[in-house]
Amino acid sequence: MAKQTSSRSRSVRGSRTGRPIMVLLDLLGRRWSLRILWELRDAPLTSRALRTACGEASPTVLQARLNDLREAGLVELGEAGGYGLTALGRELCETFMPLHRFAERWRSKSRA
Amino acid sequence: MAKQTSSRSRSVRGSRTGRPIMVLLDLLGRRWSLRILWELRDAPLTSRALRTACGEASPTVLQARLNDLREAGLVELGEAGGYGLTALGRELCETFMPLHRFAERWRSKSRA
DNA sequence: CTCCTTTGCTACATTTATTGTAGCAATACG
DNA sequence: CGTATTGCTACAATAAATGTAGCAAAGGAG
Repeated sequence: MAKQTSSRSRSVRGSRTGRPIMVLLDLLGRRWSLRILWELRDAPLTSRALRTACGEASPTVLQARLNDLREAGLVELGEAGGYGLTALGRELCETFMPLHRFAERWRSKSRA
Repeated sequence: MAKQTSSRSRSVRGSRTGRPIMVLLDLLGRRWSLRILWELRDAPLTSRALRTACGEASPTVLQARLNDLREAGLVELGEAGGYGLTALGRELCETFMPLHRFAERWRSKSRA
């Protein structure tokens, strides 16, 4: 294991400023980032289970994003196998929970 | 031509389920979506100002994302010009505010 | 010890999305 | 008429995501 898929400086413009909020928005703005955190909110999942939960998304991106999130200290690979949220990741997920309720409200108001 | 802009069914797998939370995660998971909402949080901005705020991001994506967000009823183009959040968009932004504080905590813990 | 299964992960060719630069039509102002 | 701004589009170049296939390692079951 080594050169992996992604690592440092994988940033969209915003994060170049280094402002943590920008870095975070950039990270979360990558495809599947939010979804992965969301699917992991309740319990850890094996890579395969996570993939299923994400609708059979391609393992390439999933793996890449998983690495991004791990590097960010939000997700971790348990020694017994399976990906789960770190304490920090759980905190972030809390932040997002209201999103669920919002989404419902949003649909009813937004769509026609 | 004409088909540009993005409209319906521009979705990653998750949103195919139709579950609002998935649709929302998908929308927010596109590049610049979160950033645009963030930059608009305080006051409306003209397209150019927004572009500047986003670090001179290419107008192509910005425009596309702006259309996505408008269609989602989160952003609107004021008749006097300038993009701003709708009531719904503002609600969503509230949801994200804790992110700012989290980002600070995250940096200090996460980065070595 | 074989024969399966599962797990985390990679290869790679194809398809999409994003970037970067340029520029246009419309509107407003001197 | 000049010229500045606004919202928006064109388009070639590049980066990222998708879809399929498959590998090495670890854990049983027989």
